[in-house]
Amino acid sequence: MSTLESQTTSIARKVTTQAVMRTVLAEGAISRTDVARLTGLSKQTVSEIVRSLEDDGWLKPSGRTDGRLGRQAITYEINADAAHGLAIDVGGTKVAAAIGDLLGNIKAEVMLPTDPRGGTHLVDHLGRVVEQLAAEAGVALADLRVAVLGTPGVFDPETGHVRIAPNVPGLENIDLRQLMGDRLGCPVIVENDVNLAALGEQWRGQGAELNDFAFVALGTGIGMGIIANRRLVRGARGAAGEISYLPLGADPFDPRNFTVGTLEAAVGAAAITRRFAGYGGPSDRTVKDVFAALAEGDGLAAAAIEETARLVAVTIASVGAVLDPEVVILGGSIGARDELVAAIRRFLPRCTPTPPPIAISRFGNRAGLIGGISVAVAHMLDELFGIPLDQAAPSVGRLLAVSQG
Amino acid sequence: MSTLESQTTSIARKVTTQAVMRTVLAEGAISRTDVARLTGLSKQTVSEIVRSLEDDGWLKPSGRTDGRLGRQAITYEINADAAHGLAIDVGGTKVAAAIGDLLGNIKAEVMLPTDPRGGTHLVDHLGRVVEQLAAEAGVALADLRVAVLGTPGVFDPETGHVRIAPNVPGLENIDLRQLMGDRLGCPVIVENDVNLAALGEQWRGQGAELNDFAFVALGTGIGMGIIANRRLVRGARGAAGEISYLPLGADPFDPRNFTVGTLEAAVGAAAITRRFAGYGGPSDRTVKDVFAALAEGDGLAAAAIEETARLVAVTIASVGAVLDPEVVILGGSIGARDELVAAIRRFLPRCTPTPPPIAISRFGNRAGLIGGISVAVAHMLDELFGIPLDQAAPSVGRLLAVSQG
DNA sequence: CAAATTCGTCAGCGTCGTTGACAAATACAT
DNA sequence: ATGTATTTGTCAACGACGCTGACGAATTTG
Repeated sequence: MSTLESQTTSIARKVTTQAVMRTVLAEGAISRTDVARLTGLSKQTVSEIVRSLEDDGWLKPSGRTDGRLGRQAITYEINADAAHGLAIDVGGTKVAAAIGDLLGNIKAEVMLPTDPRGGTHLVDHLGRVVEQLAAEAGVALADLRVAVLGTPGVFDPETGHVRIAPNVPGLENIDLRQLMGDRLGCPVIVENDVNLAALGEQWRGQGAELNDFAFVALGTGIGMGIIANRRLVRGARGAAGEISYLPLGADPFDPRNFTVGTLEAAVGAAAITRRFAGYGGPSDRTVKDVFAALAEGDGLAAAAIEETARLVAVTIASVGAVLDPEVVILGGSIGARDELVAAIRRFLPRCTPTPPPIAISRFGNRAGLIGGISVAVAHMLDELFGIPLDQAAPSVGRLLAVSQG
Repeated sequence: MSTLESQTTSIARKVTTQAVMRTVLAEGAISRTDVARLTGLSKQTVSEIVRSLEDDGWLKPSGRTDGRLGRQAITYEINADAAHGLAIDVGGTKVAAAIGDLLGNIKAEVMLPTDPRGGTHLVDHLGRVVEQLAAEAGVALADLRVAVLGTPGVFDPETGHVRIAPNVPGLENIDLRQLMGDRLGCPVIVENDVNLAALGEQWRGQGAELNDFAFVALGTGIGMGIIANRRLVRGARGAAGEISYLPLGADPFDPRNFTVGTLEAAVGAAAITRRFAGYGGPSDRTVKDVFAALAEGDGLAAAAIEETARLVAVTIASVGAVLDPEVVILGGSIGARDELVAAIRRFLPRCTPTPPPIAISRFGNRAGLIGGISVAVAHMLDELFGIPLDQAAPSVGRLLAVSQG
């Protein structure tokens, strides 16, 4: 049985079954009577539906109620092992992969160096990694229902190609979705890595419960994932949040800034080391070195980092003016550093009357992977039960509550 | 009968009735057989539902099919007169108001000077205007189901007050929604005027069929309405699109720019006349005068306007980098001027590698009013039939098509 | 142990939507 | 003009769904 419905299920049964699933999903272990109360359905109907869902393996008994008066009830919960999904985060230096169940519990996870040859070699490598991961998680490869792939750059759904991914060689010339789909034998969703990180923070991180926030990743480059009205904003061509092209930090009318991105040239990792050297520091230092020097009280390092913080503050002010986010979450190898964040927090109120609160990514370099798992879960729930993840249970409650009056 | 359901309507009947309404809404005049085909329901069921909807006044026969083989069918369509809504656009100098029916057809419309005393005087004035408008439209005031009020500034749903509305006196200190609601006796929705303009363009203007675009209003000040994923983006505090605070055009760290908005001081109407005077032109000219001088080949006027165009181009580049809109629609008394738009179109490709297309508002100074009508229609459809306007008919088609398999 | 309470199932019933048949209406071919 | 194919619209019968009320089972409270 691949999806919820058998052949002769009526639409009414489907709607009520979805309502039951949503309720169990939202409440966790719950008795049938409580499901009936919450959905407005009768005990009888709920019992029938739960029985059928249990027969099909989507629900399972999980225990009994206690502490309440009267007879104990059997509680039911989602059978998380009924489906599994895969997430892969492909970075310039490392790939991370994880397999999660229907509730997003991670069953196995690895992080490895990226195959430097890129392109189809990368696909092969990922294929082997996933096979091993599946074995470790105790899931047959054929049982994976969806794979979510996070990559730098802009994914074009029309061609299946990734555009503008300078850090991963050979990614732009292959139909990544097609190749990975063939290799894994399941649908593949490709998404920008920073967008996935934003979704990860939305799912179980700093953005949980928020309708509107932005995730700014600061590392080799700078990028942003936008959540507005609880949904990811991709823009018309999937390039929303590509703030490396913001006209800040350099003359926007200088055509040299077209290739790198006006802002990226000013706040990226290279900019910090360049600036450090420009102020008179050694020219062979990495960003990590500069931060180490800052910790030891080096004034040049402080100046180099302050300058970046100042520009990031103006960037956040710009984003704040456009989007009015509830919070801006900082992530990435540089963006999540306390010293930088502290400096940004100092600058921000000085360049905008309404500075958005700043938070540090909860998941660090795993945010993209977590976000990938969340997308996989959302895809599975939608496929299996027709439940959009962003349509939380409360709305269902209302829908059905109306039907009683 | 205030809403769709009678007391004993089951949830199944409600769902199918909604599906029928959505189909008629999307298709216009349509026969019952075609509704059955599109929804996947049986002819019999559709006939029953249409009969009941006709009895309740929501649908009406509209003609007969022809040109097809076989017996002619009676077509049905929405009875647009079954409900009416009101839109009011309150500006600093003028107020516009319109009454529209369930399909958004405008039955009566006026534009008048804003009561300069503001505050409760404004409410009184609007009340009288609406009474006259209702009489003109042939709608009893008590039959208005919703009023949509567009105002400058940021509306706070918690308090019912409008914040930061410098152009309309006394608007910030009254509970506008409450007062208008009491006066009109129907629910009142208050929304930023530029957001409404964006919704207007989305409904039947330059943004129709687009998932992601931005509406930039340039006049006394500068503001933006954002549509992303087909939905209006308001932000956490309703201040999304308040781009007057973008750190462009002046030193963002200069605290003087906090009150006016860094950008607004550089591109607003006052900036054009100030710049014109600064370049050596007469200091008592209005924006209209400056544009007139430009038309006569005045170099000073050209320079003043070019400078604004340059800054607006950078602004649009910023917005483009953040949101990746499919198009940026320009509106407002200044923003919609051809000469300015032409200059902006020249500058834009020089400051960003991915310049979004520029369009000129289709509705001009009526955009906010049209948007208000669209919100009123959406509200009525949702209230009466549970149909969110942004959830178009296609998705319903899919839902029901599945139920057949 | 008795009373109160809650859980879970059974039987009966009404509503909803579908199916198949059939009369009515219309276009097209001859 | 006439007959045939096609489409519309309604009727009756039927099955699926969900609700109600009743009742036994299980558990807490006094």
